[in-house]
Amino acid sequence: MYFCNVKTDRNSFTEENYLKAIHKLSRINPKGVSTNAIAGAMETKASSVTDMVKKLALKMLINYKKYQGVTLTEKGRKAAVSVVRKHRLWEVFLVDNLGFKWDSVHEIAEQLEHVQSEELVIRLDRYLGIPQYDPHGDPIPDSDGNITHHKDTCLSDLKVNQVAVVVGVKDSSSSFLQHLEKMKLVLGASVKVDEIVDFDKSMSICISDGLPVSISEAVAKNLYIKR
Amino acid sequence: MYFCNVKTDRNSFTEENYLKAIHKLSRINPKGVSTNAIAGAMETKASSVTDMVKKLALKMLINYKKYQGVTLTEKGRKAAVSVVRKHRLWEVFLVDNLGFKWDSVHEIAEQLEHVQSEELVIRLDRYLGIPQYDPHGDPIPDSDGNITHHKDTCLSDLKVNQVAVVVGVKDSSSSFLQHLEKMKLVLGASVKVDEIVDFDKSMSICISDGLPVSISEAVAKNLYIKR
DNA sequence: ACTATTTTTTAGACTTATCTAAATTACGGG
DNA sequence: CCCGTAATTTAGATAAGTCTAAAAAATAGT
Repeated sequence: MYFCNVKTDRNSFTEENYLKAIHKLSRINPKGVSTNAIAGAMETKASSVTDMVKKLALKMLINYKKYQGVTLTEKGRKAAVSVVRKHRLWEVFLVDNLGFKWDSVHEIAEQLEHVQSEELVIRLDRYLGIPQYDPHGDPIPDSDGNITHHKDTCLSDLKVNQVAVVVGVKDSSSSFLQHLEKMKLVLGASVKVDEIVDFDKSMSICISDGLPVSISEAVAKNLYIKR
Repeated sequence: MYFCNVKTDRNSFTEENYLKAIHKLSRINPKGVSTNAIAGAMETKASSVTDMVKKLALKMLINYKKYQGVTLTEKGRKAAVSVVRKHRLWEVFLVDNLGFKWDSVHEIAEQLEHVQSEELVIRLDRYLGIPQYDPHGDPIPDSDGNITHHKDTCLSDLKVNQVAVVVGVKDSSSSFLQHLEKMKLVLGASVKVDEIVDFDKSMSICISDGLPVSISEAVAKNLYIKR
């Protein structure tokens, strides 16, 4: 049980990571995120989640009643989005300015996102040119905490002969991004669906006037596009 | 008592801060840093230091025998210098690229210095143009951990009518830096000693062709110069 | 409506880093 | 050389975050 310092307005790294995880899971499950779901996302045990969830509730960051899952309060949402904003801004810096590849910035941004300084975020944002999207096509929340979600269509939604541009990835794991990289399936690439195999829903597509390549349904479902 | 994970090669934030403090104090006291000195620098209690010092000794980062003060091992020195290098590189970034004032970057750099990524340091260093000094004139250790200390003369060492250029500050606290700022006593400023008051060793100096100003001995002792 | 299973919570323990208070050890002055 | 003070270390406690194992609550199947 925690007898934590509710007075403190600062959240620890761990608290911030929990808030981020809950925020992400809330999009899938807006009525309440389950303990197990959080444990899965945080790679920890359900009992640890229960403890942390009590602490966050004490700090008025989430709404929590036993056995009923959690939702973010407005205060919690703000805190979570602020971390996401910092994460994505740093990713832009790492790729655009330091020349990192898009598949190797996540871990570093996981650390940088916890640096505490309002001023730093403001100046970094301006320095980067107030970017709207991170290197994976995810929208960067503005300074008021608003996010413009617009990624509803996936490559897997396309039909034969349709054309679109890749604007984002759902899964940002290195392995997936490296796989995309090999096929030149990067953000901004235009794709045309040549064929959809009925059996496994795999697709044969042409990428930016290249030769046709075959991609699995799993890959197609993790690519956001704009038609 | 600690039964810590000696296998881990990573050091915690706290460990890194202790190493940094010991490294700094070692310059004043090369034969061994006392427990109390570390406690003072870390703003903690001697008993806490004893505990941590045992832990660092287990990890082979320092040499420690009861009641005899500590010295860094080569491994510990490398770790400490690596943190200092990161701290100073980030300070350059904050001032040169993000436009922070030199008196407001220390706290942010204190956080950024703990971000773990070899690649990040290499790329940041290159991005900044492999700078040799941070915004306070402190030398930035190179990637092999070598530091070129050259700040032996202070403004207080000058005699009447002698001329020099300000190249660094010993104390980097905001209050001191802001005080310097007000007098335009910044890095690169040239100074000429007009008068030294015998009574309190305060100095009347001209800064870069400006009007003469009076500075206390304390200020003069905290300014490094090149003649 | 009543088990069986799954989910969630509790209880108790461990680790890191800290503290206070008490016990040791070191050291300087007569 | 001894004694008092200062420095250091030990012992025991606290707090955050985690775990395992067991208990309690919710859900599902028939």
